[in-house]
Amino acid sequence: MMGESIPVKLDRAADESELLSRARGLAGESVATLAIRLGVALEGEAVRTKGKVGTLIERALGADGGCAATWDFSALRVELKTIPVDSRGQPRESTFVCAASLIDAERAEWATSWARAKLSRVLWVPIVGDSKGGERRVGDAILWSPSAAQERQFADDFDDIFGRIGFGDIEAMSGHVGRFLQLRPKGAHGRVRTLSPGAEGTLVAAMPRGLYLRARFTGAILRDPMAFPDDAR
Amino acid sequence: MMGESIPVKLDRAADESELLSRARGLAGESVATLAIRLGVALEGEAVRTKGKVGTLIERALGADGGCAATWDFSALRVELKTIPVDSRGQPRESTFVCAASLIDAERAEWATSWARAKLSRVLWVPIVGDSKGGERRVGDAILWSPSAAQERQFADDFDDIFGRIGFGDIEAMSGHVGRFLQLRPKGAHGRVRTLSPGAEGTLVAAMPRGLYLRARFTGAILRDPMAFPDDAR
DNA sequence: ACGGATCCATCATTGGATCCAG
DNA sequence: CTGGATCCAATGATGGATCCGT
Repeated sequence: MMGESIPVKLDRAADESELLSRARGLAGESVATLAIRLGVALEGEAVRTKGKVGTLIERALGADGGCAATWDFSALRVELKTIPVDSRGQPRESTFVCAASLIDAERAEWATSWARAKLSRVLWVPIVGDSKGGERRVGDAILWSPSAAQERQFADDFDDIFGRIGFGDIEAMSGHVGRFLQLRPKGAHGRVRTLSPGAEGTLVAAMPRGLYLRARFTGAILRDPMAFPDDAR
Repeated sequence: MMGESIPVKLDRAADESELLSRARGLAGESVATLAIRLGVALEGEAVRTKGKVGTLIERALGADGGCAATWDFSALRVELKTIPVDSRGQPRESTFVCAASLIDAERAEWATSWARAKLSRVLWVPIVGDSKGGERRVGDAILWSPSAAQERQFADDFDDIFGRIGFGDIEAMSGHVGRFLQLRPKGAHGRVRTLSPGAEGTLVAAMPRGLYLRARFTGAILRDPMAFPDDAR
């Protein structure tokens, strides 16, 4: 066996333009074909395969984050988001950003937040397909950073959301708060609980939440990265 | 199907004497037989079945702790420990008590420690068998609480151990410290790390540790619950 | 169509301890 | 013989998102 050379696969994009090229190279590919090529199982009911396509595209692009890293492409500080869109390019779902630490709500600041770090540079990979099991294909990826105006709105939404939580209003919170960002439940099922500020300095057990980008916002930036939709909610 | 009554199995000992009776009722039983009766798999190499007998006896006695409870029998505040002994009743191993939080070492106190809570009432169930795959049988269980003298020694050992950790000496710690209690590694493998105080207020990554009772101590109390072995180390 | 609820895989942690080299 | 190292199962978090009732 000595003397055989084992080919080393350097499967990591060196910079943003190489990453974007690779992502663009996937455009038009069928998701099913990609799954077979990478040896990933995608069959099964839709309800049992949430998240699988996201993982598939991560592998196809050589994401290295997986393990507690802040970004999917850690050296480039780029976050990968697959987004399901219809044939006209409209997102069919909102986009999960990150988990929200309810207990730290009072001290939370947009400037130092995990959400800001993740959203500072995002590779959006649309997955084109209409509802109900039709064929899905990879669309045209774009690399995006928030404009100054978008970022100011994120900061406002963030303060609005975490201000209310810190005030002890978690049970009164709803997904209606926030123009671009919103807070929604995030957990395996309804019995999961985490601690959150309650009335007058107490703590209450609440369903874990996550921050999400509204679908109208992501729809707008996919058409125009600088967009500032007036009615994202 | 209506009208059939489903027998409700109240499988929880109401008090200590009932628990002890049940444990005594297991005396002489073969571990292998018990495993078959309870539908628990015990076959396989010894190195792959660490801990299985402990779980088996928990089930046999109806322990309810399992899930983040401090004690195995939570309502009775009793901890169950199986202990492997040879034919003369000598323990073949030390006994794990609980994980040690290195990072909180400076603030740790015996009086309020998790270790003290667990050791305040222990149902010791000896598992009799010589080394190397011979038949193992359940021995005579005893219900034990530390004597005042034993508890003072625990407090001394505890202060000695956590004092050194808090001082930033984790890498200099060894299993030699402590007369009845000792600190030893506790983790899946050597790459696991947790944070610990380092020199001059810094933090260092260290192998997680656990508190253990020395085998000579447990051997002594199995013969005489009030024993105070001079040379437990 | 939107907000509340849920689903899977993977990794980390905890609780049950015993293995084994020196 | 014993202190350092390790093993398994079950549970909890985290990261990937989409489902689906109102």
